[in-house]
Amino acid sequence: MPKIVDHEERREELIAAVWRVIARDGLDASTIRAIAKETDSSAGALSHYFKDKDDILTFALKLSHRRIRERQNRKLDGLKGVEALRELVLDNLPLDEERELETRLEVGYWARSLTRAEVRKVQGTEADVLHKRMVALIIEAQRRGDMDGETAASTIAERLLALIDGLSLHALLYPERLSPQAQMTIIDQEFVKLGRRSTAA
Amino acid sequence: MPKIVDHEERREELIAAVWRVIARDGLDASTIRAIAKETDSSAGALSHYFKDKDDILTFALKLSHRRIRERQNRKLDGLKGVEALRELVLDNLPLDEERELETRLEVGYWARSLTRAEVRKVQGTEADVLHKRMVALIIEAQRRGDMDGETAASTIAERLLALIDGLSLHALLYPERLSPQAQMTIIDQEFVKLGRRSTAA
Amino acid sequence: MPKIVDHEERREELIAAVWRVIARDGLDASTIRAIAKETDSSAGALSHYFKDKDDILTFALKLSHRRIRERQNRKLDGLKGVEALRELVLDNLPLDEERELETRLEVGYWARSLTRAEVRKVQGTEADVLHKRMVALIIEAQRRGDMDGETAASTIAERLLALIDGLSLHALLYPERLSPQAQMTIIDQEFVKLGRRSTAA
Amino acid sequence: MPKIVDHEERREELIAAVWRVIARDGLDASTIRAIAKETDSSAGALSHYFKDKDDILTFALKLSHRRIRERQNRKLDGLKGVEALRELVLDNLPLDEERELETRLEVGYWARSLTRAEVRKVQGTEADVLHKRMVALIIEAQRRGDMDGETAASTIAERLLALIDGLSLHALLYPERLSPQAQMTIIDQEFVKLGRRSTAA
DNA sequence: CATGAATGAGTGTTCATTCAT
DNA sequence: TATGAATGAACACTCATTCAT
Repeated sequence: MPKIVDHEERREELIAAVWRVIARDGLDASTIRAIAKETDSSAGALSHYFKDKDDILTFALKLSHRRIRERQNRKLDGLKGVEALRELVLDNLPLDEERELETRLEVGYWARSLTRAEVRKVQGTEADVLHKRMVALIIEAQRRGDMDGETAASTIAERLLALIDGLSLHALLYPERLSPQAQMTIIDQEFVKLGRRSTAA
Repeated sequence: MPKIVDHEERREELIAAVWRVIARDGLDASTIRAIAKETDSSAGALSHYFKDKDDILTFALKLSHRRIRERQNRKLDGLKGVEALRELVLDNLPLDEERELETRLEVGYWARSLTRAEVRKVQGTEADVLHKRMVALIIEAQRRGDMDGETAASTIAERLLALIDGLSLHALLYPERLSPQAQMTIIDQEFVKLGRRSTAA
Repeated sequence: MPKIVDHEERREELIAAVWRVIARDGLDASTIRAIAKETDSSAGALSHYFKDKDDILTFALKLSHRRIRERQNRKLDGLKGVEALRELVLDNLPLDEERELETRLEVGYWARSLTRAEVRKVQGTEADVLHKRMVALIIEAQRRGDMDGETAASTIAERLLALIDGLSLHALLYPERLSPQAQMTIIDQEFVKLGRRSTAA
Repeated sequence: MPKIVDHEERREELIAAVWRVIARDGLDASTIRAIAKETDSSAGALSHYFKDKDDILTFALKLSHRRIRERQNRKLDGLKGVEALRELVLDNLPLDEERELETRLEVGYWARSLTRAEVRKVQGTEADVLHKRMVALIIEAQRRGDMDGETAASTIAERLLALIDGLSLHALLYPERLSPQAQMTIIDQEFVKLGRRSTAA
């Protein structure tokens, strides 16, 4: 049914404008009117494609997740173990403009997640996907002997995920302290440590 | 003579209620009315002690920072180097109810910081204090030989700060994944690595 | 297609209600809600047509000026010199219900003008137009010999303008003392004097 | 009873501050707090001397009237007829700082009078006193032959009163157009005309 | 008498949402 | 589909007033 496809297509087009508004002005300032203005259409037009404001904001988050996942699929294609893991971690950092926008979006939803179970669920689902993906890569790397096998893969993943969000946040808040280069240095050191075997001593 | 009220004291009393509202309902739902209700007084009463809502929210953040710093001063008293650093890192995690509230507060302001320079400045100032404190402890530990001296203290501090905020966030969002115990395990591993000398190989 | 509303037209319609409220209840009591009630619509509806309350009040004054000027243009069409001047002066007095409303409006803004430069500017501009118009008519009358040429036209205009506002005010405040007839008598005497030549002695 | 005298004395002292606030900031901005601040005392203190805000504002107007009347009594002492009348008219114009403040006060109450019968009554009473005083002086002047006897004294008074308020208003609104000198010139011309006999032709 | 803390109503304004066109 | 006019609730804030001290 082409009509539905168009409908879905238009939703995704509109969401791009939503991302820009949220990233630029913050979630609080992302009023229906501001979004409508950014889409160069009217406020009421949005209501044809989205049930209500909550629907807009939730879909904006989900679509961002989907796009990020697709990009990471492309980037990781052909890579294995430690190399794939490193690529995955780096892709989650705000190292270029595109990913900075994604990070601004994500940070905007964190506080919202704390008080809204639905949003938390959306983010939690995506976090789970990323977590599982990392665990798989870590186990693979450990099996190959490229990574320290002492620590549980799940725990390593948890630390990497924390590091990703912490660095992302600080990079946005204090860009003068955490340039892309500085972020990569920290990740590099992390991987050096992950590779070092304790039995080597 | 009128009812004597220590202005500064009353401000701090009122802010305790503000913390509760923000932590429970989020910054968005923290209306003047909601705050007034939590303080068991009227909306107008707040205006005796605070210029406007922004003044309330800014002071709430600053006071939280001050209280945390005071607590950390007490906890670190007598400790040195690695031990002090470990205590400092752990104190910044939401390991009990009190610190969970503090973390909820902090997370609530992150998004606000992205779009409001004044808030970002408040948080940046506090982040600087913590960063400098960590650097001093790391250098001390390195001099004592308790910690790997290869890596710049500043970079180590940056990673620890990122880890703290990342873990804090995830502990709030996904408590089933990051129990206090799990958080401590990750920190312990981190410190094991920080202590391990690369020259040992 | 949405309900088509000529924006400017609707603004003028709404302002008619604003005039009534101001004239009846005063500028102080002219709250957005009171105005909305008079327009038989909601408070928020006004915000589609006016930026804020100040925009409403300023436009109300300006539109009143425009309407008055248009009426005076019609009335003075074909008249010259003294006759035109007399017609102009009389039109500025609250001699019927319509002009009483206009005068109430004007008086309401006087006090506002004293403390707000923008309002004073609006009124000053209009006062200038009226002043210049009078001066032109007076000069014409003086050239024709219908009016005493001794006194500067500008000074005569200044006196007439003062007389207009003073009489208007008193007619509103003390209608029992200054009926339309009484106002006209005073104006008539004024014109007799203006016509009398000092050289006649 | 000395206590009452003190009470009354304090009321008058406080009102001087009220005048300043009204003249400087306008009636709208004359909040209890602003007035209290100007009196260097507290808001509640005013409530010991005045029933409510309306009482303050009404008394401020009445006291101003009384002071003006007292000053005019002093000025007119010993003067008669036309000379007294001229002095009276001039005293009612904002020719110096003191009288400019009085005029600002008066203008502030005009709009208030239009919608509040009590205020209108206060102003009406004072206007009556002034009107009667003028009529008496005019009749005296006419009897002495110093003033044109054709026109009813009451009508002449009415025109002078209108001229006074019109000039006063315009002098405040457009001081560049109506300097004290310009105001006096207009009054002088008015008196020249009042003295000129129609039978002289 | 004087204070200033507290109240609660009322203000302008913004907003998501609805709906006739 | 799309528009934008309209609604009404919610917001931060200001104010006159009251009252315990």
